[in-house]
Amino acid sequence: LYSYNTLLIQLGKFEMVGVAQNVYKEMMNSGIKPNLLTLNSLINILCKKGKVQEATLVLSRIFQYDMNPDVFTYTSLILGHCKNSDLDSAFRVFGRMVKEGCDPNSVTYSTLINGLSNVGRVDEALDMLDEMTEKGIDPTVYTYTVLLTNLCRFDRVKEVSHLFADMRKRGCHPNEHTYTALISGLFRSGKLEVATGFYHKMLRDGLVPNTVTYNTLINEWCKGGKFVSALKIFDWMERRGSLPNAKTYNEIINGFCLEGYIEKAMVLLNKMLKVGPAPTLITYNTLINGYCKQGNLNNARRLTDLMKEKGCEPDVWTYTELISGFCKWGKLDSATGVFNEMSGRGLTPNEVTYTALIDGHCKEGNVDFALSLVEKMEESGCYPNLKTYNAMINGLSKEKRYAEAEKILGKMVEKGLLPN
RNA sequence: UCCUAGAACCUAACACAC
Repeated sequence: LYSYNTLLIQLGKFEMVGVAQNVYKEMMNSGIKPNLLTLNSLINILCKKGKVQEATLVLSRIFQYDMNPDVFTYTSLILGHCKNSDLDSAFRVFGRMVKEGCDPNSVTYSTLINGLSNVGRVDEALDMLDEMTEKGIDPTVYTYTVLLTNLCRFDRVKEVSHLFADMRKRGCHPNEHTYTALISGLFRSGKLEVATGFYHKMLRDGLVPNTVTYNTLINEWCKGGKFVSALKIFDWMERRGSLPNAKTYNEIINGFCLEGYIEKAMVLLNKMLKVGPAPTLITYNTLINGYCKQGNLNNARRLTDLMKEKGCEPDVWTYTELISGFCKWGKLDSATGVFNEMSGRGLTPNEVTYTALIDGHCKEGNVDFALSLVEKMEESGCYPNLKTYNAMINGLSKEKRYAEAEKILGKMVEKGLLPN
């Protein structure tokens, strides 16, 4: 039992759901009776991936064994619902645990606060912070970090400094994670100086930036026209004790692509293949996108072969990049070919894929065909978003079909989409 | 008072200008 539990816990850290489920089955087959720890670990692994249905099945086993779920069980379930943006269910579980006499703790609250703010309900999240305080549950650095991240994400930067001061007053000291989250959130909302201000504050606090911190800076600088600074960090971060990981390399590769130096990006890919860190699906997708953007679709294709050879299966992003690439260079037939190929490989096109193709057809003057694609995507349960409609409106306007363009505009407003 | 629960970083589609 102890070995199985340890194994499950480790698998959870690496988010290896499938393996964990097999281990659990094996355990059941060999007649070992799981305890609450076993089932909690399994529930958590499933919930981290949003597989609440399956987690609920495991929950019923807890009852079968006549055990009682504890805070760990409930908090994991709440997490699962939050991952699915299903806050109603999350609160249902929350209510249930209270009714069963199981007291939520600061982790439970942080999970809910994170769930709320991830769907934009930041005010309610802030209310929960008050609620937990009233109940005598002390918020932790985690709690504050979650809130700070989301205040940045939703452009409420003004409230950041208040909350930041608050947390220190209450004895919660921002750590590397907190600062990195702040920097990242501020970058995302375009507050570059404020972000770098926090970076320096972090150093003044005596905290040591880690790989994620550097990745955050590198990513921003690669995209914001400060590629040289990004490269500098990449160069010395290892000497400062932070090993570059695959994400670091992916960001630099993207930087090289954006600057038009694909060959340099390819040198990095080869380095990754030879000495690591091992390239990921995103590494290949980044390079494929680079080639697509510069119109070198042969090389883009070649890379999809290479990635398969190396054990990375192309995903929806890969195919969407190719489709967009072919469209951009007027090769609509090839784009359609890729679209069919991807369906043939069991991948479902999403709204981005459709938009790429729709835009391609609009730009080639096949506006009517584009319109039929919009219908097709709706039929397949994939809903046009702002960008899809923008592409259509643009296509129709260029053909001077203004009445139809305005009809689309009306339709998107009807659907609650805010035109930009 | 042992083991399990919560936070940060990478890739694709739309206008304008070029």
